[in-house]
Amino acid sequence: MNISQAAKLSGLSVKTVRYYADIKMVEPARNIQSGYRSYSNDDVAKLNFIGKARRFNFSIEECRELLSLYQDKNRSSKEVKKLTLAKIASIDEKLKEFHSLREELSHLVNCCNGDDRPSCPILDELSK
Amino acid sequence: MNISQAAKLSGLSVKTVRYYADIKMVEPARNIQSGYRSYSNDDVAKLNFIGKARRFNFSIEECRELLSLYQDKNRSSKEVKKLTLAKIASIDEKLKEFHSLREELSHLVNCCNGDDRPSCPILDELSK
DNA sequence: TATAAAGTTTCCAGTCACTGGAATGTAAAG
DNA sequence: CTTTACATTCCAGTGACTGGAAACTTTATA
Repeated sequence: MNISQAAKLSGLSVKTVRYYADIKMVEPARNIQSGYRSYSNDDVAKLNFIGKARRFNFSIEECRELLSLYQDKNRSSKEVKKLTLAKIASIDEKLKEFHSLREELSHLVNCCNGDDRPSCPILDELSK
Repeated sequence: MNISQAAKLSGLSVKTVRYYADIKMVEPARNIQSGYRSYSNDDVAKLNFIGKARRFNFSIEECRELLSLYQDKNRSSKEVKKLTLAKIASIDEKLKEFHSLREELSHLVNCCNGDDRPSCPILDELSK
């Protein structure tokens, strides 16, 4: 199938699918006459896999790792679990960060009148 | 003072401070003889302000807005509060995203033996 | 005072994961 | 046969820096 069909089936944009070909993550066959990329069902499965992994916040490099594990029938689930646990840990960090950020900001908002006068504890805090 | 002193006082890197000058966010005076950037205490206060706002996850453009409010003695606190509330809302979105991501991943990890056998529910899920 | 070291300048390139757009070529539909 | 849709490559831009090179100034040391 052509690239737009592959894009549709995998839920990615044509640009993204082409990008994944450029960076040699999913390299489809080529139609010799037209030069068009020709995607197999297997290619689409890989695109799907990558799309999901990206949505799970895995980086492109991590996707590459997962993909090679995915394609290796003799891999151990230990490796995959390790990667995933590391990902969870990094998500936890981000959660912590954003949580304390939220706390601080909402504290400031609560102190701020939000009226037409210039006095503003938010700016005061920012300038300390 | 020179750039490295300003960087130290504001807790930013020299590269970052120079970058903020390049994008016309904090434009210091110049030593005519040497061409070196010459930072005033006021400049450092602005750098500090920006550093904090960035740590609060405000984008450069938002920092620019906040900075101009900060420098406008007649601004109303309403505007600042509005910006901050919007920032909180966007943080809430991110929190929600990461939270559900975390849930899904930890569910997968719990289903995975993590042993030396190839069977792996994480990859199974990713390939669905 | 000569030289070395530290600090600064500009400029260009790279990061990450795409996205947009132009110019051009091919395929399918009317 | 022409229009339209889809495809190709290549170049540039995003955000917010960061790294590095080459050249210059200032400061410290021998």
